[in-house]
Amino acid sequence: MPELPEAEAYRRLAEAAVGRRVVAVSTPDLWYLKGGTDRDALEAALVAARVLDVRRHGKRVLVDVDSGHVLGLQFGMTGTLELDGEAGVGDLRYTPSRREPGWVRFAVRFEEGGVLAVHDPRRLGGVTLDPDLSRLGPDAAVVRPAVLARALAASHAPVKARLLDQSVVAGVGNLVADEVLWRAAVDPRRRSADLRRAELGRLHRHLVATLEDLLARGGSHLGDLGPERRPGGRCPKDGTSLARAVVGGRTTWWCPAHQR
DNA sequence: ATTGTGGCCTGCCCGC
DNA sequence: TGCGGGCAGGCCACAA
Repeated sequence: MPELPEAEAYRRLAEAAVGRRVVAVSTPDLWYLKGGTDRDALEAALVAARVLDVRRHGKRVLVDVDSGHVLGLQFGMTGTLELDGEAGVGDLRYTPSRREPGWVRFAVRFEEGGVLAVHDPRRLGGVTLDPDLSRLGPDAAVVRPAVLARALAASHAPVKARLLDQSVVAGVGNLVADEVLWRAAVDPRRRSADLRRAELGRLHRHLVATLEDLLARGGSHLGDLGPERRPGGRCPKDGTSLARAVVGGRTTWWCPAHQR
């Protein structure tokens, strides 16, 4: 599902729209507009405006336009960004691989040709004009070690729940969290505040490296642990049967032998 | 305030 | 063969 690596792939794809001018906005699913955004406001902000830049923060993609507004895109678990009919990533886990016109929830058409569209079967994503990003933590791909350490030290929640909290660090979803904790050899159930300095250091290092790695591989589900997140799955490091539990409200897989 | 839970959404997979 | 229940998780509202 779209986590930071997918959002970054979408951002890179959408960069090809920089400089184009919007001529039409399509909002076939008004439910998909979030945060008080309505069709009229979107049209007023986007039609005749030119794309200046495409940014990303955490799992969000932000399109700056020269009317002074920002188009905020979220993808939930099944959303794909497409430009000119090309999808930003290949497969998404838990998402039907086929494409149906009815699953396009939002689109803008450009004067120069081409379309930027959000395709989302399960409608868990959304579109927001001028989104409020004030409650998002630092982007996970560039968070400083000391900032991450401070955020984790301040909580008694399980470390995995902390990593999933977008106000702590933005961009980590369920699959990335499991992969990072597995690589860093940290038990996801550990109380965040109990982590030692060395463990915090490992977490930061593996967080940044894992995000880079998964972006290069082309998906959050393409981690080393990924294929083993299933009944009967074994730790790729030591062959131990993986443990499964709900941690931080999410299905969690980890190696009970080397994650401590 | 912090932490945890449930619901939303809907396609798909498994078992009967 | 069809059907229904459970499952997936990002995000938010709400409860404790």
